[in-house]
Amino acid sequence: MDVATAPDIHPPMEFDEAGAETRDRIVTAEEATQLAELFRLLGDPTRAQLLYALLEAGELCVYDLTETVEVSDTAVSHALRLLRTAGIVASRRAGRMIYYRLADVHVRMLLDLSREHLRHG
Amino acid sequence: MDVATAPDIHPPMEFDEAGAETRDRIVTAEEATQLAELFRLLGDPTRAQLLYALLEAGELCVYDLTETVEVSDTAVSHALRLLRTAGIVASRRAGRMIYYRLADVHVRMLLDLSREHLRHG
DNA sequence: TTATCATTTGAGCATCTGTTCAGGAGTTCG
DNA sequence: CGAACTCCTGAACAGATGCTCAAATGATAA
Repeated sequence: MDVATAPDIHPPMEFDEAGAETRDRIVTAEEATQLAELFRLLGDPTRAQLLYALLEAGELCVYDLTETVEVSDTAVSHALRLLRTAGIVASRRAGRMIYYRLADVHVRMLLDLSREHLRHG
Repeated sequence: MDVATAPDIHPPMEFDEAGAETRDRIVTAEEATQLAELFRLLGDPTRAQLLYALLEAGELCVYDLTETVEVSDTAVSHALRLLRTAGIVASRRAGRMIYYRLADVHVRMLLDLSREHLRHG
């Protein structure tokens, strides 16, 4: 089998001392909504292409990114703003160009793992 | 139609010994679209709550799942159908009840990693 | 059989989303 | 200065999305 042993839990909504590890696994409705927001941002073809281009290249300016997708530069800019506001990508200015990169290692792992799911799942 | 405009990004197409790993990292536009479809399905508060409930409990019937969210049982059923069709969850019938579970270990890892991103990212 | 339970399906609809268009802001250089 | 370049913002609109309602299916029990 695999890593995750099936935890058949039908727990009451109480927290005893022994439930530390279990409690860490519980995701509240609010957390789930925040997680959905993260997934929603990854869940668009344009944005996904931009993110995987960044995963591959490390850092790209907007012009480079517009060449990876088939929408206008304006659409790319809108997409990048959403990703930047959500903390999924980060940017730095260099002259008139602005370079984008994936914000943190979690995002990189997420994209990487998802690609594995697609290819070997 | 044939929208396969090339992934002709910066690096030249040289594949030496170490190039195999590099090649595996390249995600085509079509793959990115498939990945976006996966993320899109996770990117809804109702569906995310259902999935994290399944991650926690292992297996739940529809009635149990309706109690984890604040929408009608009909909405839950619609949500589950999307997830089932996409291969994100699997189901088995037991009497008149139908039990749902996460389809594979990749999905579990994806949900787990995302939760870590939210809490420690 | 009929009744009831558990879940699904289809339709209708208000809301949300991603796009393009038009214009604006910031930067470099002649 | 002004022109060229890179990127961003706001508005408007077609299309997608997720919800509820009404009805239907499949399974158990009386």
